[in-house]
Formats: sequence, structure tokens, C-alpha cells
Amino acid sequence: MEKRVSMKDVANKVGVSIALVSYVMNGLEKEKRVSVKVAKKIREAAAKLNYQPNQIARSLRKGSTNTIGLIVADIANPFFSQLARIIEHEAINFGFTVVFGSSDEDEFKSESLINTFLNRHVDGFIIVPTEGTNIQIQSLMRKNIPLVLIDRFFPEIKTSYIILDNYKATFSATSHLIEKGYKRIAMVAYKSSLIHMKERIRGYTEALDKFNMADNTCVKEVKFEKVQKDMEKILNNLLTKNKKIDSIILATNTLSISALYCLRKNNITIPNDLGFIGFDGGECFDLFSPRLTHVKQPLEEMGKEAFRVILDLINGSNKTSQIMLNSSLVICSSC
Amino acid sequence: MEKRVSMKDVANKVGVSIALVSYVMNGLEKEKRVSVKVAKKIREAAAKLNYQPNQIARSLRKGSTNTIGLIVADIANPFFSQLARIIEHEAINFGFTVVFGSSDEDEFKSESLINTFLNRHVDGFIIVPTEGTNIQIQSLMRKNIPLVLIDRFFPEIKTSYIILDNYKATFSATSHLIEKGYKRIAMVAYKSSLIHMKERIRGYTEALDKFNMADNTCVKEVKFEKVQKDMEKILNNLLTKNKKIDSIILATNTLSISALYCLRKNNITIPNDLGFIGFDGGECFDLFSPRLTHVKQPLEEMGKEAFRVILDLINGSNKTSQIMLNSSLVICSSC
DNA sequence: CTGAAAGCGCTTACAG
DNA sequence: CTGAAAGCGCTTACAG
Repeated sequence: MEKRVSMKDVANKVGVSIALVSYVMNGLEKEKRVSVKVAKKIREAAAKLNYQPNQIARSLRKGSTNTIGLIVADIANPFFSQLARIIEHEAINFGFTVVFGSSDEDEFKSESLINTFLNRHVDGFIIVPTEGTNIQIQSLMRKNIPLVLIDRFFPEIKTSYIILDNYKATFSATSHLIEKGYKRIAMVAYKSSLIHMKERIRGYTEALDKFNMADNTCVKEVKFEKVQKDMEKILNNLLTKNKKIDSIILATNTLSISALYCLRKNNITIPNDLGFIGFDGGECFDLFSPRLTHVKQPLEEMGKEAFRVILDLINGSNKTSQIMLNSSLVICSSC
Repeated sequence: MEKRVSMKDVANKVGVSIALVSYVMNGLEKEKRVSVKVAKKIREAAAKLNYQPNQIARSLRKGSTNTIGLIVADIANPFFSQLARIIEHEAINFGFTVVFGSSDEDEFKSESLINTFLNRHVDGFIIVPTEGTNIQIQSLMRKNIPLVLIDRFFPEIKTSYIILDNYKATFSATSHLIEKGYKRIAMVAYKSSLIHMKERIRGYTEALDKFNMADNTCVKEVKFEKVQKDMEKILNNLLTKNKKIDSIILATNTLSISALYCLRKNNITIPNDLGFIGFDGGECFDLFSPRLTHVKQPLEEMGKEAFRVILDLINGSNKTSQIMLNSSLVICSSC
């Protein structure tokens, strides 16, 4: 087993103090006026011994870890894993490492993840906040920990965040259905007090309102813990009762997929039996027959902005950045 | 801004030494025979001050970080993100944190990730190794760093690994097609020297061989950097030339998806024009019409075993665990 | 039962 | 231009 070499080893080899090695390793030789000759020797010795800095020691001393904590609802959800990929990429480019965790929309898991990451002294957090985590977020704010929320936020807490203009997203999706001649448009969303869900629902209801179709407003909510079951019940209901719906908008990608399963199971064909608009779809939506019209989120921008903002905060900025991005409606053949 | 409280603060408050606080915080009060009274006082003070241990300091002192480094090819690929989810879950249960990175099948990115994680003193690695990383893996072995490979491995290096029985997987997929009466079965795989790809190809060729159809062996390889382009060329070729193929097996999920895009684009219908078997599909495969027959990997088991093995190694075991799991062929309606 | 002290591997004022 | 030393917040032999 090879032993790790420390600055001391390099210093001993060259016959200088540890301080000099530290200066050179950190590229401070100019600033600290280390002689060119010694600097060269140190660099050579370091290379020869294959010296690698111990980031743990560095972190303890400097109080910063060059690590960011990423908490999403579920890393296995393509929406979040794609986001994670983008954030990871940015992080690496700036010399940061990402630790991640999935909250499962559970406030206690969220709390535990935040504490774990705090104890490991991440320099900042990128969090997809879950219902009931307001206090946790406020506590981070009080501790002055760099923080940016993503996908969702709390209107009553003044944090930085990057979100979608959810209102616009569903407003335009709904309008699209109306323009296509659909009359009885339903929306299925998650039962949640979180703003992104509320806004998606508001976009839908206000679009109906605008076209004087408020009477046909039909919002159904499923519980996060039993999506499939709730969805089946709801769809069975909506598709069989007197005032049958003629089209549907789903408020998230998981809901979209769940709905597709149900529809297929019940032999409901799209768009003949039912018009359909999904939410941030990806490959599944493209490969479905017919191709599914869906709301597309600007993932790349979202991830990049989130990292840019957190880096800014880590570097001492005290500016609160609240950024709202626009989705696009990808029009295919499902309505 | 709240200041972080350290053991010293707790010690001062109670009027004891830091050592005692450390013992109590680590639950060593029995072992170190701390008086019940003092232990209680310390616990109370710690709770009151909301003391949180500084894991960085702990890590520096103990030489272990309770962190594992997870390197996959691409965290945005559902196969890997689902695996990540399972590993994360296990990790948390055992008090570990996961740092992750995507190698993009690039040996230099892999090297850089490994070094980054080494400098951060992860306790162990779970790695999906990329072509050309043999040396990196060997170097980790030499340093005696706990390591488990996953999805792929290097036959010439004696590491622990958890992999699929790739040979069996495609052997049975191919046999299934043959039994269904298909005569001209093609396989599209990645161009790679890695064992998992070789084995998937071998499973295919040996199945043909067994049924005396070796003459119809047709393996095409696409480059990782230009999947879509290569795939189109290959499929155009296979579907138009004299000896047209009647069915196809794809060697990974990304290849499967890529093929589906191409087929759709060229109006090839499954299974009428072409029999189809995909690899670890997930939702896309289920929702496709017709439902796609595919090789299903035991993700849960793979992730859990990987963590179990790495934990074992971290805890000092020097046993090399080489585990091969079985896939199942999910038979649907695409062939 | 308890405390003083060394040390993990760095960074960084300070002195010369 | 260079070095000695303090200190980041812990853990852990050691002494009493």
C-alpha cells in the first residue's frame, strides 16, 4: 500500500519549510515572492512524489470545502437527474464537487439531508424544497449559508431561486387545447401547497376563465404517496361520468407517465378519445404514438443559472437572485 | 449569523474537558466510564447549544470521511440514475454520503473524478469503469482503496464487482427471437473493448450458433460519440439491402432509444416490419406501442450488493466479491 | 472517572 | 525571500 505523501514530505525532500510548499502548491509564489529556483525545486519534488493535496485538511483550515449539496425530490426522476447532470458539469468546471440526496418529498428526510450536508460543511445548497421545509430553509438563511432554491420556492421567504414561469406554462397549454376546439379540459396535479403546483393550476383555471369556460374547470389532485391509485380512480371517473372530459393536462412528468399507463390500460386512445398535454417529457413523450404535445422546461438554463447563482453567493455576494424562466410548448400530435 | 458551536463551547458550558464531550458525543461514555451525571449534563448542554459535530475535523483526525464516491457514465441516463438512487438510499441508512460524477465514457474525465474524490478522501469507490481506465483502477487497488466495479469490470484485474450475466442476457433474448421464428436477427452494440459489451455480443452470436444460424450473424457497432448518426446509417443499411433483417436486438438502453427514433423516422413498424428486443427499458419501453420486449436488469439488487460490498471493504474485509446477477427477459409484444 | 496534550495536514499572519 | 508557529475542531493514547 502506497502511503499518501504530504506537504511535509515534499518540504523535507527539498529541504525547505512547509509554508513554502504551501505557497507554491497554491500558486502564490509570485505574491509571496518565493524564489524562482526554490519554486521550481518544490514543483519538481511534488511531481516526483506525486503529491496530492489533502482537501480535508485544507477544508478544515479554510472553513470551505468546495462542495455543494444538491437536494432533489428524487434523483431517479429524469427531470432531476438531468438537472443534476448539468449542475455537476458546471460544478466540476469550477472546481466544485457535488454531494446529492433525494428528499422523496418528505420533510424529515429533507431535514436529515440538510443536517448531514451542514455537518460536512458544504459551501452552499441547491435545493428542490419540499412541502413543510420552510423552517429548514429559514434556518439556513439565518445561518447565512449560501442557498438557491430550484423548481419551487416559498413566496414568504426571501431566498434566491430559479423556477419556471409555471403560470404561463399551463396557461399557454390550456389555451392551446381551447384553440384546438376542446371544451372539457381537465387538469391533474399533485395535492400540494407548494407554489409551483398552485401556479400550474392557476394557469389552467385562468386560461379557462379568459375563454369564458370557467364552468368547465376541473382540477383533480393526486397524493404523492399513491399516484397510480389516485390517477386510476380520477381518470375512470372523468372518462365515464355524464360530463365526460375531452382532454387533459398533466402537471408534472411523473403524473404524465402515470396517466399514460392508465389510459393505455383502459384502451383510451390519444388523441381520438382524449386530447393530451404532458409536462417535461423527454424521450418517453417523443417515442409515444402519437408524439405527445408537452410543456418543455429549459433544463440547461435552469441548472446553469442555479450554479451561477450559488457560486456568486459562495463568493460573498449578498444579492438575492430570483429568476423565472419560460417553458416552451412542444406541439406534437396528441391534441 | 449564528456562530457554529464546537465541542469547546459545550465543554466550557459544562466546565469539563473537551475529551469528555467527545466521549459522550460518540456514545463512549460507558466504555470510557464517564460518570452518568456528567454525561447527562454534557448531553443537555449539547442539545441546548444545538451542537453539531464538525465532520471535516472528525474526518481529518480519523482518516475516514463516511463518504463514498460514485462514478457512473452519465447520471442523466436512467439506468445510472436509478442505480444512484438505490445506492444513495443504502448509503444514508449506513450514515454515508455519496459524491457523484459522470465520466461520459471518457478516461480523462474518469481520472480527474477519481483524483478529486481521492483528495477528498472518500472511504471507497463505486465505479462504472470506462474503456482505458484499467490503469486508474489498478492504481486504486495498489493504494488499497476500497473499490467495487459495477456494470462492467476488467477480467485482468482482481477487483470486486457486481455485474449482469451479460452473456446469458443476450443469449436468451436471441433464443427468444429464434423461437419466435425470426431468421435474420441483427444486434447493434457499442464499439467497445469492455467486457460487458463483448459478452452481450457473445451471447448473441453463440445463440445463433447453437441454432445453426451462424451464417446470419450480423453485429453492428456504433461509436459512443455519434450514436444517432451511426444508428441511422446502420439501420438504413440493414433494412434496405438484399438480405434484409427481420429483427433486431439492442445492447443498451441508449441504443434501444436511438433505434426507436430511427425506426419511427423511417416508418418501420414494430413488430410487423421488424422484431425488436431492447435493453433495460423502463417507462419508455412500457409505454411504447406495442410494448417492447426487453432485457431487464436487477437494479435494486445490483445497487444494494454494490453498497454491501463496498461497506464490507471499508470495514476492513479483504475479500474480493465478484457477483454476477441474472437479468430477466420481459416478454411483451414487439416480437 | 477526568484532563492535558499530541496530532491529523493544511493555511496564514508574523518576524526576520 | 524564508521559517517557526498557531490554529481549524476533532480523537485518542496516556497519566493520574
